[in-house]
Amino acid sequence: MSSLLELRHLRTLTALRDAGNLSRAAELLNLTQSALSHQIKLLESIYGGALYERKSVPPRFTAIGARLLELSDRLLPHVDTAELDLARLAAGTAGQLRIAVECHTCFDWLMPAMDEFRARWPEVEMDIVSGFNPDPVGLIPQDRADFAVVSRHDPSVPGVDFHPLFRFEIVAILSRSHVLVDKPWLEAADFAGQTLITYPVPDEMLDVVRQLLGPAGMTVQRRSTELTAALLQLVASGRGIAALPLWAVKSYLDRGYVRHCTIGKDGLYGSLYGACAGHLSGTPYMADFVRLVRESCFLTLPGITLL
Amino acid sequence: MSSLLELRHLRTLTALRDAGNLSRAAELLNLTQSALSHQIKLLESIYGGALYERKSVPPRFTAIGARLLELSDRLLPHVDTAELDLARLAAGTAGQLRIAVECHTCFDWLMPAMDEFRARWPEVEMDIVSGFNPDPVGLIPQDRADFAVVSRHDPSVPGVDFHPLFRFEIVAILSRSHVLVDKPWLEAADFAGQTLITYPVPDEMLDVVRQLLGPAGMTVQRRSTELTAALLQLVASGRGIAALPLWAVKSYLDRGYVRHCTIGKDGLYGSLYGACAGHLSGTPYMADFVRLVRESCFLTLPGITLL
DNA sequence: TGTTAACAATGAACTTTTTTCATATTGCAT
DNA sequence: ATGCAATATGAAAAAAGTTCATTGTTAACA
Repeated sequence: MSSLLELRHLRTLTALRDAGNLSRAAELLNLTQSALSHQIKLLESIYGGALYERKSVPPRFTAIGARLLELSDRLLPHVDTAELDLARLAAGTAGQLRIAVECHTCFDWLMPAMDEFRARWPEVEMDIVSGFNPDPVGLIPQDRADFAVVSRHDPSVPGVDFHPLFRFEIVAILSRSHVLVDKPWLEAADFAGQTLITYPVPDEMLDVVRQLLGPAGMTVQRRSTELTAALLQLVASGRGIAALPLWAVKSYLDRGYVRHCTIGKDGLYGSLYGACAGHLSGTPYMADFVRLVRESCFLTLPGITLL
Repeated sequence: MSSLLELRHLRTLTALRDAGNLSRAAELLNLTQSALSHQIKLLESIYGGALYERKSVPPRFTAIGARLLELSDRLLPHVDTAELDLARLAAGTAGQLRIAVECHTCFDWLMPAMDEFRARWPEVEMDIVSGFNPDPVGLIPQDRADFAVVSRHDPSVPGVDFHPLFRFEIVAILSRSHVLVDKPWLEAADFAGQTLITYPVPDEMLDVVRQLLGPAGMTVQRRSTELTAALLQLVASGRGIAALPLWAVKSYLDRGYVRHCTIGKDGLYGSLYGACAGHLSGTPYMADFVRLVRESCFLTLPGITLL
């Protein structure tokens, strides 16, 4: 009899707008595309008209859809702050969050999430564990870090919980005139004789080595530097090939500074996980942090898939 | 994973506050007390504490409950206006609503609902069908009224839909010194020799006659007047007995101006229904009107039960 | 001090809604 | 045309939500 409208529907609408299409919205909400499609169909039957034009990207909303979206924008921020207040009521507002990363590039997307987090949890002390850490997960049991971004999910470490973050493609980066640049994809053999330009991390942390060169029994010469920009400068000037996350180099590719090539017939993919101290894993602020990271990455980084 | 909070929960909380206890809140929402109890239990498990103190009336909310209620107060008005906008988008905003009543007392509670309605649907022309109408339902097929408040549900009239409104107790009103005033309840025989003071409506519209005196084969002398105040003045000065809805005389009873007595061992109950033209029955504005009437009556009139 | 009445809680059965799964359809671009 | 990405759809499964029947609890009252 009375209204069937629920917050769920409003969250779907805003996710649709933010993500750009239903499938991506579903990913953002941890639901299936089908679920959202059914939801929208239901709303459309209630309000007697389409909510948005399916084809257009970004989605164009109809008057009905726009009115619902306007409502969402009014409501959801209040819901969010209320839930934040309630979480703080339940568990207190203080804590610490020392963050360690395996690879510097992560700061690109970590920073915005950290800024957002700082605003939401002003009384949680946030720090970056400085220095070079080949094994950031190891810092957690030593109580030198609370959260680490790592590329492998290793459930064997006791007292550490892993939260899946996202999956992304790793591509080979070549100079514009590189001989390999027009191959449809690169295989292990193509790396023979090339210099691999990387971040300064151990061999076994590199997905190209782990997944492609290692299994093929190959070793290549390596050269490393910390900054992505420096790394690409080396590639552009023909000193070698890099293998980097697509999201880290998208802007350089778009500008035509360097070119890229798929690694392996089906592409090479890496994943990232957030490792956190078991005793913090359930706290509201840690849960909120992980959520913020996933969300901001999904909306910011091109071509990634949430895990 | 993400939030489980839905508008449903917020509506429950505000209904609880408005209605004063869970059972009444359930009535307001057309749900069972059990449903709301389960809902609240769920919220309490999510937020880790009680939402309100069960015993106290009116309910005293805890910090958690109060925060949720604060959220409700922010959100629900927006939801309401959004749904109003959407309803108008779908069906247009104009229409007419000519209201007929069987009994004048109804204006007491009709007025506030009408005021509210006027604010919500400014382009619906609202009128009161004046004059004296022994059969208000009859005006609907004649297209002289769109909505009528009546005491009987008569599904045989074609083209007219009945919306149940509420049920209430009808009590006998006696002067403070009346001989019958200390009886635990009145039976048909007690009315012998008494004058029945009523609104000027035909015998068969009076619930006392229909349900008690008629079946007992009794007829009594009657005297009638339009205004409740005048009617009670007659009772107070010993000219006879009245049989009136408890809600209509509650304030006089509380002031001790007259006294009352249950009619029949289990009390005498009347009901009211909203009759409306079939072609308007499904329109958003008519649905909204019926809802407003039920809601405002429930919150305003003492001792009634929604149907 | 029982008795009753009103309100709330509870567990199980049941209903409805929501979600997924598997697959079809659609529109667009190559 | 063919393939691809996005969306739609129907049926099955899962998850909520609601009711029913009953039990606790409290307070008022004879």
